[in-house]
Amino acid sequence: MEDFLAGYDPRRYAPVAVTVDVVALTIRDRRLHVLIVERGVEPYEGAWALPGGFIRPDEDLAEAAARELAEETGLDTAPAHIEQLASYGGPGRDPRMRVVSISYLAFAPDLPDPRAGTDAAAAVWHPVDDVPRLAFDHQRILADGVERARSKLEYTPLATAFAGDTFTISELRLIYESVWGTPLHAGNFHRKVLSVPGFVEGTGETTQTGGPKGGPRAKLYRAGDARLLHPALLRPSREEEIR
Amino acid sequence: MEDFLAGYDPRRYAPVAVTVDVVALTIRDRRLHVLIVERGVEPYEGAWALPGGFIRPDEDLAEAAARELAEETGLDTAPAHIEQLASYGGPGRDPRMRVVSISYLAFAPDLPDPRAGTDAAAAVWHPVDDVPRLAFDHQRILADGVERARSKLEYTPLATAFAGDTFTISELRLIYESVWGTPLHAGNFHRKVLSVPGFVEGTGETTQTGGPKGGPRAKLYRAGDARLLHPALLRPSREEEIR
DNA sequence: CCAATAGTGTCTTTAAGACATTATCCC
DNA sequence: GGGATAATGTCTTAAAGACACTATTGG
Repeated sequence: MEDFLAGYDPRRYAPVAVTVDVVALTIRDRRLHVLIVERGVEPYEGAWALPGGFIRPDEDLAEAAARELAEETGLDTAPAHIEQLASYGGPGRDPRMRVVSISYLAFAPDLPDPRAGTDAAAAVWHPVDDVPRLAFDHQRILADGVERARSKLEYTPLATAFAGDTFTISELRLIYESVWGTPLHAGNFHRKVLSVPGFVEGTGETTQTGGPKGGPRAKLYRAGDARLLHPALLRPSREEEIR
Repeated sequence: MEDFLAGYDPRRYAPVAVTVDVVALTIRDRRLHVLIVERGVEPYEGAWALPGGFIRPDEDLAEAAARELAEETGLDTAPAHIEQLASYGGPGRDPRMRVVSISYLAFAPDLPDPRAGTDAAAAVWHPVDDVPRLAFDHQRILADGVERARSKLEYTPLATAFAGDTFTISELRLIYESVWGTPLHAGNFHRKVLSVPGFVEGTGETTQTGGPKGGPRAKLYRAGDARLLHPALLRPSREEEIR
């Protein structure tokens, strides 16, 4: 083994670089938004892209994703949830060299506007359904991330990661409506959420006032201890997506 | 841009290698099996591992996975389904250098015994619930692959990827039972499969004989055109997995 | 009072699961 | 005939969806 390691030359292989890219999602003004940055360095300088960059020698992939997100966007609050999305590594996806990107998906409650940081000329939250052209294959990565988010709302309680510590059922419904892009029936949604064990638990409190246009005060809830929703909240199914 | 590329030195970054590893699953003798190889080269020479290896400069990640699977196991038939599973890249997961592995999940119908190929001293199908210790973090990758497979049987028609071109409903049920490790009610399963639009379509044929221990001839089906099962076939839910 | 929203009640339809029954085939 | 399996039928219960209704608030 020692002999083997001594005789081993990493340069024998074609050079490859590994990056992480982050699809960070939040909800603003009832629309799903993604965090994008204007690139401050080549390649694609001046173009919009997902935050990301090269991994460092002693950090895990998930750590690298969290670091790049914080560095490029100045957000000091960690997102409520972060998970690996997928990897993209076709030859030619980066003009510099062979680059394999591991993408991560992050969910955050509504946060302040980001500031541009390292390697970024600007950083903004932008509605996902109206995103400018993105560098590299980031358009595809974003699409995969959005679809993953839509799907995960069905069978996990991750919608609560978009909400604050406490929330009303209506706020939770607005999250589902924003991510799925579909209006939901308020009454049925209300009953269904409360019927799933461990999804939410009541705090005993209510909002201090009714809604801006009237209505009673709503009960406040926080995330429960369920890791999976059973039964699940399925999206209204679209025939096109099945075949 | 030209200036930038000319001044760019890939070696500035710490060297990283990228490998692909494949979790290839099939069903033999009513049990879920995974394809493993005995490593013929260091590191971990002599240990069992998932088939895999370094990506080549001009191939896509999925191509690399298919190539490694074919090379190391001598299986000339492509698996019925292959998809990306996840990526693993913590520092120290390979003694040689920083190695990031992109894992793929493959489903195959019952195939002949594999032959050891490049870099492999042996290659065998082995039951997943009784696998020997695997090199690197391959135990974890295998566990993730098996869980993905179990989950995908619920909402996609991928169980048919484990079957031949045509199959009976009972054969399909045995696939579900083998992957999930749970007995299913034959009558209810039968009715449910036929009630899901596009899951299977009849061929008009039946088996040539009844079962080995008697019984009528069964109708033959082939995979339908559905990409998602609606409604889904859910596993009998286990309370432990929810919280 | 009026509009808007929170929360609950009722009914219909669909699907899951337990179980029984009939028909067909091998021995 | 006897045992096994394919396929279908029946019944109960759970859940989804449509819709109505009451109660509470702000304006």
